[in-house]
Amino acid sequence: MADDDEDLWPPFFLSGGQSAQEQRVQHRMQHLREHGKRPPGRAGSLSRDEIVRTALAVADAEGPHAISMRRIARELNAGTMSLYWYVSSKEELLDLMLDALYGELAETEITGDLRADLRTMAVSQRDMLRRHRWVMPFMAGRPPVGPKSLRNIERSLGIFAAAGLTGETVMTALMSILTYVLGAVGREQQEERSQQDQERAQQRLGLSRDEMGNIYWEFLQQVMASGRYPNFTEMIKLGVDPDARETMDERFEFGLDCLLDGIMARLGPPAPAQ
Amino acid sequence: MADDDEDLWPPFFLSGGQSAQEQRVQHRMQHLREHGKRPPGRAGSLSRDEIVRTALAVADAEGPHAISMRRIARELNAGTMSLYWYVSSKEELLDLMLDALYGELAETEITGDLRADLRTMAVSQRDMLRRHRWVMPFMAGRPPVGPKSLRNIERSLGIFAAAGLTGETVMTALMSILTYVLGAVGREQQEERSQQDQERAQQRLGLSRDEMGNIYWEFLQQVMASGRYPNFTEMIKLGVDPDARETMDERFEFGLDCLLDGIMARLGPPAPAQ
DNA sequence: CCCACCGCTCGTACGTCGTACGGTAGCAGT
DNA sequence: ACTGCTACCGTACGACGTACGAGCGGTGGG
Repeated sequence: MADDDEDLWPPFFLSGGQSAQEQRVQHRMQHLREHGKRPPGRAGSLSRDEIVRTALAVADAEGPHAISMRRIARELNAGTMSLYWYVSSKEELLDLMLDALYGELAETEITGDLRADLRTMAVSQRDMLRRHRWVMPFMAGRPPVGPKSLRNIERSLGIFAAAGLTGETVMTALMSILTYVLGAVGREQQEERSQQDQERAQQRLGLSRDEMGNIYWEFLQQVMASGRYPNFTEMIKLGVDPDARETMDERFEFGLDCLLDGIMARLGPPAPAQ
Repeated sequence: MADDDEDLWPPFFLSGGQSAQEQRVQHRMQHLREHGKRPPGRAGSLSRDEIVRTALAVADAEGPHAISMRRIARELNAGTMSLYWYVSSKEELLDLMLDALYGELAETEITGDLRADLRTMAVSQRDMLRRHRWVMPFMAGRPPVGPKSLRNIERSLGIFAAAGLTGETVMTALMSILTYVLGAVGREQQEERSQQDQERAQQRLGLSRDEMGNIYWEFLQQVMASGRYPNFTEMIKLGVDPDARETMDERFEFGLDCLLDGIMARLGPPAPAQ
């Protein structure tokens, strides 16, 4: 979690700009170097890093709803407004959280087998995002800027480079894969919510799991009986659940392999130069 | 916008359950059929449909922030709480809005050329989602249930059926494409936000567009100078912008074509039976 | 014709959120 | 001891979603 990257955040991209702290610290440090002295003032008991870490913990444990400044501050036994010394806004905190996620990506070895390496990259990114059931609503509409995600892009480009590939097409191909992964996680989390809805309704109506199944089955009967959805009907008859939980992995890999097929065909043969 | 589908909503999936109205109306209608009479009470000046429509209009015009019950009610010259007669919660309204979007998908003709048809399906879905810059944060974590999206799935399955294909693999392939489209729109909207951030920062700091460019360029210089990102550096030198707005369409189509390559290879040859 | 009822509208109020503002506590230097 | 800065936080404001229940204006039955 500690930033061994020297914090190469892009300028002005952080939603709220630099935090008050950031500005002072930078200015102060320079002053200290010159005079060889220690800074005055109280020693900070909080830290940006700790805030981000607990924010992630809370989010992981309680979902997106729980990500509120008050909740996080409570977890830290701190006043709500104390957080604002380290982050300039909730938006900035979210940016930091998102970037921190990229820090936990396993840095698997690059074997040089382009297709295999890309595949494991995609899989591990998906796994990472799946571990955090809250990310999607925030991910959408939040550009992946920050040192950790930059590092991640660098690594991904390295996979291509190890196979002797560079150039614009490489970037395009990489983006395609990331796009697919993003979409896949999005769909999975949709599915998760769908299940949660179902369970909540079950409790609200005080029904057993069987009764619930019956009601759902009746709905499907209606859909089929309406005659408006012949193709869908056939799928149901074949026992294909459009949202089957168990087949999620298979489906992800199916699409990924299709995508990789196309990418390899377009990148492999014509050699590095594009 | 009017539901010519006979409103086949899945049971209990609507977040808040049926609205108060829905329950009464159903009960009332039955009573009326029996006695051949008209319902008493004031005629409603609002309607679910109208609410959803204005909600969409507001969202399109002012972005996700503006989607609030108060704002929508104001637009309708109605009291905030009046909306709750037609929708049981904001969540339900969002579900309705999302489903309504699928209603505006152009129903292009199915030519029987599988690959071409899938391609236009994907493109038109992307276009639809792109027209609504606010959708992604809500789309994520919101399963696509409802008559309009069901209709859409039906149509998509029809594309495969027209080429003589059915079975589980078809569903898997279809989902892969939808997944990719979802991800692509997600990434595009990330990009959009990134630009907005930049502009806001520009105004906040009172800089000209050129100064902004310089600052960004300095940042890139730092990244390159750090030596930690050789592959990324090379990309920059090649003039490849990882977030280039103009190449968005190309990139979308590149990935889509790759995906379709793989899908066609897996579906086409071995004939319908799977 | 009036009344009771019901479909519908909405004002008020509560608890939540992000965060602006200003105050205060503790430590470093003089 | 005093000054000044860093770090912390209590209070308050304006948004939000929405529970509650009062009120309004049609309609059918008497």
